[in-house]
Amino acid sequence: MWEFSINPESKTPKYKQIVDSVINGIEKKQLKIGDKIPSINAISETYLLSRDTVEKAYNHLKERNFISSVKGKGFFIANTDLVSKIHVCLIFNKLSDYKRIIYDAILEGLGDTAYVDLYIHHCDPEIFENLVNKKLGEYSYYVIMPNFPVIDERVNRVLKKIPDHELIILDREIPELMGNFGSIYQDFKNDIYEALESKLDKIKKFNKLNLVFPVDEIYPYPKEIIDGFRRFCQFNKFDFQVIGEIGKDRDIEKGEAYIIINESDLINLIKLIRQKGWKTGENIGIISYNETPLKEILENGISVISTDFKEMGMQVANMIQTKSFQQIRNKFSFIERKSL
Amino acid sequence: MWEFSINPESKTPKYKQIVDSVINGIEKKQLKIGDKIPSINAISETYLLSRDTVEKAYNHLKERNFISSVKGKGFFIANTDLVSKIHVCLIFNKLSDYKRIIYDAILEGLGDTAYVDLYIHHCDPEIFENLVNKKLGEYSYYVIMPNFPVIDERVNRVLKKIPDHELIILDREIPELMGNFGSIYQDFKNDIYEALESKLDKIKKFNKLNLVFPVDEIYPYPKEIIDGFRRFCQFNKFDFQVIGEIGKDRDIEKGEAYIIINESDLINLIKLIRQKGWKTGENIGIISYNETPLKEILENGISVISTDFKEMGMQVANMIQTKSFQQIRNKFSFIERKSL
DNA sequence: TCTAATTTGTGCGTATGTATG
DNA sequence: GCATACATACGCACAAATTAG
Repeated sequence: MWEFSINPESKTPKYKQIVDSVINGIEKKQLKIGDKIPSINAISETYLLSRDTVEKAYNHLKERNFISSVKGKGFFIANTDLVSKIHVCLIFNKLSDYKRIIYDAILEGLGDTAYVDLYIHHCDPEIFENLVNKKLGEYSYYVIMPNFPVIDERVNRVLKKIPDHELIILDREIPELMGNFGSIYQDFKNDIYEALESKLDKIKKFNKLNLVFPVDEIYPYPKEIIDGFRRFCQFNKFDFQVIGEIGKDRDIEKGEAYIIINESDLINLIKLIRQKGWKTGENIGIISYNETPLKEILENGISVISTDFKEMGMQVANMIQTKSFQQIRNKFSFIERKSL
Repeated sequence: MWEFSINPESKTPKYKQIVDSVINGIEKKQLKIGDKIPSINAISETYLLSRDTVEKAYNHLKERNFISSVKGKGFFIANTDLVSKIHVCLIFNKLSDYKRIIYDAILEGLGDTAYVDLYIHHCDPEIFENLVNKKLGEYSYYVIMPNFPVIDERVNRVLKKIPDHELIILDREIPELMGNFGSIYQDFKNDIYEALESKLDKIKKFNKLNLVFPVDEIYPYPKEIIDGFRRFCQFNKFDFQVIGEIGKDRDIEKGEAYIIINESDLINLIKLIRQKGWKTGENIGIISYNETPLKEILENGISVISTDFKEMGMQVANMIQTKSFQQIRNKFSFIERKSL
């Protein structure tokens, strides 16, 4: 039924040949869960290999959960699912509602054909390097959202360790990192510019635009958003301002519009509007950044400029399934509602 | 400065003694990042150990990211953070907004003293068992939210593999699993009963209570919620009903109140209310399950019965830091707003 | 119940290949 | 070219656990 195939002439180490042989047997369903595989002694005798070599191979298989061992009994196939599925290593900078949407979309897109493990680097290059070093080779694909405050030499070096045909970079472009890897990126600067431009007539009803851009040293938002916002305002001759947050005692004035990145700033602004007895969409315009379900019904509808995170996740799944590693710009759109 | 200490008489394997020796050196800050450690040959000669034994030890250290190797140069300390910090293995059933709050709270509570890795078992006992088997021994603490459709013998057996003083079970009680492990649980049945009881006067304004309890075979919600709801209604002689979802063409009637688990059902109900031109809180009562920030301002405030997920995460951090593994019932409360 | 055979887990000595400086 | 040092490989030995008889 199932046999090792060891080629003594091959350049690949023998212990790896054994490992591959077993995995191959599982892939071809010649080995099933619970099956006993030959003892170390048996293999080493019949295939004229050293005991240590076979043991090394079996240890590797055990570490990767393909086989289990019982002292005095033998080695047994522990898991057949693991090999028949694609393994995806997904690395985010942090968890957020939007990350979850991406994660769920990837899972849904890949269905039962894949395992997706999620890791978080917390924008710490140290953690990131350790992570990639440790996981390199264990997965078939690495989907990574870098989003470090600074993409430095170190991060690039780590990313370059991953073969192009296994790497998909999410969210941000990394121009310094050359290669033929996959990429599903947001063009933050042009995204916001184009989205605002598309509803220029609506926005013109307001005489000043405020961008509420949170200052976060550790998990920074892309500064390109500010660039795009500035360019739009200057090109269309809008009075504008970039502010860090909307506090509870902020002075707001009629006829101004706010583009709000953060949910907490959005909540504070709506509270302020209600305090004054004003009406969202008439006295104050609101454009919220990134869609969530509740924004559809909040204040009769909050207008949103948003990346399609579900689309992003589905693109990842699609890229993996078709193995067509391209550079794709992710959808970004203006969802018009009553608030502007 | 730093030396191996190998005891040939000791029962612990020699390769483990070497591993411990290096980790010990890092812990005592005798070994710093980038330091070169003696070559395999050097160790094997001076300490009269086999080359293979030393190599085995160094391989273990490499796998665990403590050292790195450069062919032809030697082995070097790669990381000093890893040993000085607590390692926490956090296993959720799935990702959700609430899980993220717990995760963030644990991280915040532990601060820089710990690494927290997040894994997801998708309510699949197979995945769960593989995960625990693989990670067992790698972490100092295991924080697990079982939430399987059925807690069967298999899951219990896996959980029992984890020493009590390393295990914290979240969210649900597992009566079958005896032991002195930590636990921060919700008492779903009594939680909802007591929360509703506390606002009985408000609820009495409505003549029928509907519990919208989603049917999800894979990621089931705890049925105890229904029990508690039923008990409250029967005890207080309310007309009541349990429904699976609020579709877009559902008939709603004035004077009824809804307890809603899901966000999408909440959105649909609010849309229906607006279609009819009714007023939330007057014609239809709404109690939403689990707090999110936007519920404070949605429809002038949605009343919420909610677990305090942040509290749950902070309890985990606290439990780990104080090493006082108790069984704690997590806070649950009624947040009264305009919608009921 | 005792024993012998089997098998994993650990340990030792040696040898060859290959990358680095 | 040469020494150093990791990576792989071979053969042997013994302890501990399991199984069959």
